[in-house]
Amino acid sequence: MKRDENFRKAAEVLKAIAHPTRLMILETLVRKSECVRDFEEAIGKRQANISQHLAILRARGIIDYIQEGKRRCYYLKRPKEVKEILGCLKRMS
Amino acid sequence: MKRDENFRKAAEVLKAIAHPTRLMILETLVRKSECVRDFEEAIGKRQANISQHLAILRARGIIDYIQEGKRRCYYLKRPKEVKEILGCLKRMS
DNA sequence: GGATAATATTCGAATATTTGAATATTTGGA
DNA sequence: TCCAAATATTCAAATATTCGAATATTATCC
Repeated sequence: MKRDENFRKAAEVLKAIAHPTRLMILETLVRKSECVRDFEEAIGKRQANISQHLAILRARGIIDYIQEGKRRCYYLKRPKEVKEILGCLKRMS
Repeated sequence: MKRDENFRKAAEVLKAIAHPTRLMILETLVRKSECVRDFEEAIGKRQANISQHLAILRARGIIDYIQEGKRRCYYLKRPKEVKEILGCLKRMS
C-alpha cells in the first residue's frame, strides 16, 4: 500500500475522533460499553445528535455495537489505542 | 477548568493533526528537525502549502521553530506524545 | 542599500462538517 | 397487530477547511 494512502487513512481516523462530543463518547467508552440513552445523560446532548456522532465513529471503524433487546450497546474496537491517544491529548492540551 | 473546555481543546489539537500532509510533516519531525525546503522534497507539496500547514500546527502549539540564518528549523514540542499517537494510528488503520 | 533565498500571508472558490428539526426505523411487549 | 421505547436518518442552513495563485515578509550577502 502506498505511503500517501496510509496517511490519508490515518487522517480519516483522526478526523473521526477530532470532535468534542465524539471525544466525550470515546472517553465514556474507555470505561464501559454504553447504549445511546446512557450517553445522553453522560454527555448532555440530544439523542439524535449522539446517534449522528456514533454513526461517524462507526463508519470509520472506531466503534461497533451489539444489539441487546431494544438497545444497542456500543464498544471500542481498539480500546488500547483509543485510551493511549486520549492520554496523550490530556498531556498535550 | 471545565470538562467541556478540556474536550474542546483536545479536539482542536486533534483537528490540527488530522490531515494527511500534516501527518507527513509530523512523521518527518519525529525523526529529525527540518526546515521548510526539506519538507518540500520529503512530502512533495509546494512551499506555500507546507507553510500553511506548518502555521496551523504551530498555532495549536504542536510544533515550534528556531530561526537559523535564513531558515527556520521546526521541531515537535511534545515528541513523545506525537510519536505515540502516530504509532496508535498505524495500528488502527 | 539592492538582490536573492527562504518562508509566510492573504484571498477566494470549492468542498466538507456541524447542528437542529423533523421524520423514519426497529424492537419487544400487551 | 398495535403501541411505545430506543435509536437512526434526512435535510438544509450555518460554519469551517482546503488549496492554489498571487503577493508579502525576512534574513543574509554583496
